[in-house]
Formats: sequence, structure tokens, C-alpha cells
Amino acid sequence: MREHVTPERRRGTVRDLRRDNRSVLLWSLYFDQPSTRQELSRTTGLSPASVSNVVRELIDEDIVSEAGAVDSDGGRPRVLLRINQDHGYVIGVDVGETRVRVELFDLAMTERARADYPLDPREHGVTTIVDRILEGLSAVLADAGVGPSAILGVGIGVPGVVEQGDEVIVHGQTYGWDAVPLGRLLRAGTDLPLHIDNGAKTMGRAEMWFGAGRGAQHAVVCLIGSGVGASVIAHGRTHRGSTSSAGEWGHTTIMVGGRECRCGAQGCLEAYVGAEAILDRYTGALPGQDEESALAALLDAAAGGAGEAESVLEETALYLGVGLADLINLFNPERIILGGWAGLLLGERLLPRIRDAARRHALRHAFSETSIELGRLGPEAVALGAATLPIELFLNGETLLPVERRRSAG
Amino acid sequence: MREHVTPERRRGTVRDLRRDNRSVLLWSLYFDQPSTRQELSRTTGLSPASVSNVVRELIDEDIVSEAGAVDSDGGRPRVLLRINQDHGYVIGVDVGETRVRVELFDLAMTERARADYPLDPREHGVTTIVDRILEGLSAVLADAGVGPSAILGVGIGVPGVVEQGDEVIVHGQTYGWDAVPLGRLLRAGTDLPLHIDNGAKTMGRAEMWFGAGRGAQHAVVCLIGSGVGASVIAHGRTHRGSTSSAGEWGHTTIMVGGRECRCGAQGCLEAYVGAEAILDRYTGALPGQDEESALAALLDAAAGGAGEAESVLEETALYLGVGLADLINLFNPERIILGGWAGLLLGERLLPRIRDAARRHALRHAFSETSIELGRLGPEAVALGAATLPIELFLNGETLLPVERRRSAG
DNA sequence: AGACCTTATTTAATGACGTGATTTAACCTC
DNA sequence: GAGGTTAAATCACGTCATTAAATAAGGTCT
Repeated sequence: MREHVTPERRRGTVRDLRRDNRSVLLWSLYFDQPSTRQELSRTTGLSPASVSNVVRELIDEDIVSEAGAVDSDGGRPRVLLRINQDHGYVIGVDVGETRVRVELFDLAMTERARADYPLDPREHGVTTIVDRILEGLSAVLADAGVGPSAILGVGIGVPGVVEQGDEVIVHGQTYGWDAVPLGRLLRAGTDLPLHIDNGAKTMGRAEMWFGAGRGAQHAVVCLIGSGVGASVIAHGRTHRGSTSSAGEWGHTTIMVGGRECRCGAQGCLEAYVGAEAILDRYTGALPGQDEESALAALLDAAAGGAGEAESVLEETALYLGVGLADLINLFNPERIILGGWAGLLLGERLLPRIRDAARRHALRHAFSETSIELGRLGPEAVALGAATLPIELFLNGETLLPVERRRSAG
Repeated sequence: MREHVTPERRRGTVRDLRRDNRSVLLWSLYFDQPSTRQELSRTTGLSPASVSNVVRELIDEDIVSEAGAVDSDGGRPRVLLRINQDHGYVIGVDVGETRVRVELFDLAMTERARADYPLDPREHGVTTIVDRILEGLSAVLADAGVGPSAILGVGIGVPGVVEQGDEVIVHGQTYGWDAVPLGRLLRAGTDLPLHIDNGAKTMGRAEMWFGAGRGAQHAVVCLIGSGVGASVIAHGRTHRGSTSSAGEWGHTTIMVGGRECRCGAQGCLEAYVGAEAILDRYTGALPGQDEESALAALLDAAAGGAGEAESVLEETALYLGVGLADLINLFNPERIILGGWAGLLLGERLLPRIRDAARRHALRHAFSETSIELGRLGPEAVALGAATLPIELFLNGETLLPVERRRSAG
């Protein structure tokens, strides 16, 4: 990743100061469009004169446009400013268990093109995935009629642990990937700036930017699907830890000596509340071929009064609540967001019971400061969140121009 | 706390830039004394000219002194710089379960005076504690012959959750304190700038600044005494969460439906590895009046081959390892430091077994990136760590002068 | 001892920046 | 269209970090 950030982000000269001020202004404008110079002066704390200067610069660079004015009541009207959504584009890639999806967005995160590639459930080979991604990149570029030089960057959400560094390495424990240098493999097929991250983390970004997490500084986004992951946000930024593998909530132990988990340990949370585990604990028959319809059927059975289904779900709510309580105690977030396809299904029916179990297992004070909510973006948001990775660099003024890219690639 | 920080730390003008640069220079010098202008230029990334300017300013303010020079091999010798350790003093307070300790340090963290007040085990009344603290402040000032105006600030480590805000509130679940406005109560008796924080967190600071955590950016310091706490450091800074109660590791659930914990929940880690809980699980007789000697006796019994003692400890190592694995999975630290009097006792004998249990319950990748070590400062470091709170503000250039203090107090 | 070399630090000149004060612009009401 | 009002741009100023040049402070060599 580093390779696409200007080397050694400095912070000490007057020019760095300008870059930073420009950046806070862009962030402010991005999340509160349209806005006026006045308002930006208030929200950024910069003087009106500085806002004027920076905005002129941004307009000259075709990043910001003036767009109308607000009605005045006796004075010069305030001019509305907005980010030019066609100044550049970003691409988000969702590498899931069942498909690869590639989406192209403009700066306003409006989808401009999409490509979908279903995966054979047993076909997770690295080269297959790499080919699909590269294919998808060309497809969405062609489809949207956008040239590569207009692309600010490509965000890629993948399952498994992503180790950031000079070379991005992906460890997909449950995916069959072992130390895959995904960045290098893709680089052979494209010059676009790549940003690879764990899918749960990109999903979390999406909820934080555009979903249930908006406005929160400290939050945890829980992703429950077949497996279980989480994205921890502290001070508005994803917590990565020393090698970017933080947030592996699913393999937290909630029952010493408990059920075997596919990670090899015993008593992991995932072995109780992951969709696969829930279905596994239920001995009755369930219709539906895939996990998604099976879990829905289980929920329906419980609603219909089926005893065992009911008790499996009751237990699930307890375990999930315990898992959330651990997050509350350790991270003291202001908000917990339950997402992922299974998380949303379960939350819809069990949220009160889950909340109650969390309350019983968390410290009073921390629990009372936390709200537990459902995600708002659905499980499709992985690509959207991945696309925010290059957006973030852009807003920070860290995006290289295509010319510079070529230089740094050589 | 806010009240003693200049209101609204800005970041946008050239003057802020200077404050920041001055701050990075001070931090660098503080942890690498003595140093030279050259070296500081390298470590801070500032130009030699800027270092010269800032250093001259610091010398004029009597914060830094020149102290000798390094031998040269043919050129002008480099002048050694060090922080003037008598430029100001800080006070650290440790409010423990059995005593209140107040220590006065100079800027080099050399202890200059100390006052100890044992507490009656059942005498945790707020007014008693407040009186002891105030008494201790006067005592160490008198003892060290230092006037209040030379004190940069007072750091106070207390048991329980400390809610930072305009008014500092202490919730001491196990201490019998309920929403105590400790800051306000102390303010009635002293004008000194106060910084209150959880004792586990201040202890963690001490290890990070001067102990086993030096140099780490991501670490967790575990404090095991009668109860269990932790201090999580991410990117070099203590993780506080939205209301500063993050890091309550002790009440993480490791066994759904397990042993009752004094917090009211079941299966908390503390109910298995806290000293009180360990002793409680052992049915044999143990000599010694206090927990400390009892635990030592239990360890000796096990070393002597006593079957039950051995199995209780074996179990303890397992549970503790599980607790550490949770931390590894969630935070992905580069280092875990085991501290607290019980943690040190247990670690001494059980560390290999604890490590092994952690390995079995953590994800491979994250575990392999983490080292698990014992604390180096002993359980006495709470006051030392608390005293680093005002030091931090000082290094950041956020300490008010006594004159300004009075203004802001009125 | 003195000429010369080497390295550290300071000084001087320069360019960039943010800000408050001052102008100018743009719209309203009467 | 004159006067009032608010927004935005411009100007003059002070601050800052940096580069290049100058100076300080010690060596070495003859």
C-alpha cells in the first residue's frame, strides 16, 4: 500500500500545514455537500480568508465547483460549493465466498458500472480470483466509459487476514489461501493503485461512512455470515493493530473447552453464532440448499413455535450477547452495529434478546453508553466500503496523479 | 481534565506548526537523553536550522541545557543537550485497595519525596481518600522543598472506571464508589492541575514509558491483582473508548454460565484468574493472612508436588492464556505485558504454560507476531505511571504556567 | 605554531502560509 | 437608484521552516 502514498508523509513545514488544512476542508465538504465558504470556515476552524484561498485552489484544479447560491435576506448570497463528482472515479471490489463483484463509483459514490462473477463454491484458486478481478476492472472501465487515468484507486475487500506492508499478504485461513501476495499478482495485470483490506473491515467502513455508523467516533461493526468478523473503529479510524489483523472477534473464546471451531481452537464465538455453526447445532431438517435460506427457515420454524429451533436461537442470542458484551467491555464503543447477512437476519428477530444478554454480561457503565443497532447497508456493502479506501487517500491529498504513478511504478 | 489544557487545541496556523515541532523535538529528547542538535535533526526530520531555533528557545526558557560535548574526530564537537530535570516537578498518586501513595518526581522521573498512607481494608470512604491525597500533596511538597508553582501537574491512578469529561467521574464498582466527582472534591483542597485515570491504565503507561513496553506501538499491559484489568495501547496511545472505560478485560466472558463474578455476571475472566478467584478455587488450607502470601504459598505447594494446587494452577494458566488469546485476536498487539502483583507471581512460574494456552486459542498469524512478557516495574508503578500524565502534557507544550492556571481556575 | 581540513551550528535570504483588516462584490429594501 | 447588508477577495503583516552561506570550534600535519 505504501507504494501509492507519497513517500514519508511529512508534517513539519508550512507546506504540510497547507496540505493538512486543505484535507480537513475537503473532508468537511465531502460529508456535508453542498456547503458554503462561510460554513466551511466554521466547521474547519480556518479563517474565511484561508478558506477562500484553498477553495480557489480546489476550483482551479477542477475538484470543487460552485453550484448556485443560497437566497440571501439582504446581503450578498453565499455561494454553494460541491465536490465535482466527475473529477475522478474509484473502484470497489468484493471478493466473497460465492462471487467476485467489481463496482465503479464516481466521487459521490454513485454506482456507474458493475460486474459480477459467481464463483464455483470449490473454486477459490488464487489465479482464478486474480483473473476475475482483472477482468472486472476492464469491464467496468469499458462499461462506464472511463479511462484508467481517471481512476483514483481500487479498493479490494477479501476474506481473511490482510497483512499490510511493503508487500500486501493475504492469509485466508478458511479460504485456503496461505500468504498470498495478492498485490503483486494483481500488479502484473494493472497499473491502477490498489488498496487491499479485509472484507469485514471494508464493510465496516461502508457503515461508518454511509450507514448506521455515521457520526460515531468509536464503534464496532460486527459482520456475521457463515463466519464471524468485526471492524473496530476508534477515534474515527479502523483499528488495525501491529500487523493489521486486529478485530478477529469471531475467534474470541467464550466457552473454554467448548465446541470445535474450524480455526482449530475450541469455544470460539464463531463456533456458536456463525451461520454454519447455528445450523450445525440444529438437529432438525431444514429446507433450502444454501445457508441463507436454511437460516431463514430456522427462524421461521422458531416463530412458528418449534421447540428446538426456538431453543437454538435463544442460545444463539445469549452467545451473541456475550460476544457483544466483550466488545463493550474492551472497546467501550458508543455504537455497535450488527451486519452481515446472518447478523441482519438474526438481529431482525432477536435484537431485544441479544441486547438483554449483552446487558447482563457487560459492565453497567460501559453498556449504558453503547447502543446496539442493525446495519443499514445490507451485506452488499463490501465493495462500497472498499471503494472508500482510495477516496480517503484522495481527501487526504495523498493521491498521486497518473503521471506520478507511472514514475513510481517504474 | 479539559480545564487544564489550553482550550481547543488548534492545528492550522503556522504557530500551531511551531508548537507541534517543538513538541516532537521535546519528546525525542526526553526519551533519548542526552542528545545533540544533529541527532535531533535526524530523529525529528526537522532541518538543522529549525532544530537550532527551537533549541535556543528551549534553552532561553530554561527547559533544556547544554551539557558537555562529544569528542570530535576532526570537526567542531557536537554539543550535548538534556532536559533540565529541575525545570519542574510532577506528582503521582496511587490510590490502591490497601493504601494511598503520593510520590514527587523531577522531570527525569527521579523520586524526590514520598508519602504513604495505609488504608483500613474497610475504609474506602471518599472523604477519607480525598483527605489522604491532599495530605500527601502537602507532605511531598514540604518534604522535597518544592513550591506549588513548580509543579506541572498531579496524576492520580484510582481503581474503577474513570469517566473523563468536563467533570471527572469515578465509578468504583468493587470499591464502593458510585459516580464520585473526584476532581471537584480535590479541587476544593488544591489548585494544582489534576489528571485522574484508572490505575491499570497508569500502570500501563509506566510500563510503556519505562518498562517492558518501551518502543512498542501496539501493546496490552495486563494488570492482575485481586481483580483483573488491562491497558490497551494502540499507535502509542492508551485506548480509552468513548467514555474512557475501555480495557475492562477482567469482565470479558470466557465461560458462558461459568463462575459467578463480583461484578454480578457469570464466567468473567476475573472469576478465574484474579487472585481472589484462584484462592477461592483451592479448597486446601493456606497460610498467610493476606492474598499475596496465600498465593505465594499456593505456588510453593504446587512446586512441592501438591496435586490440587498443581491442577488449580494448571487451570489458571489455561484460562489466562485464553484471556490473552482474546486480546491477541482483537487487538493484534506486538507485545503483551503481564503485570500486577499476582500477574508477576503467576508469570514467574507459569509463563510457558500460559503462552502455550494462548497459542492454542489465538489465530496463528496474530499470535506469531506477539510476544508475551512480564512487566519490569513491579506493582508499585501505578504512581510513576500517573505522574507521566502531566509529563505528557508538558512535552506536548500544553502545560499552563502557574499564572495562567490561576486565571483559568477563577 | 600556523596553515589547512573537518564538522557543527548559526545566520541570512527566501518562499509559503494563515490571519485580521480592508475592499470589493452581490443582493436586498425602500 | 441610494443606502444597507452580508459574502468573498485582496492586502499587509507576522510567523515559520528551509536552503545556502557564513562562522565557530575543534582537529591534523608540517
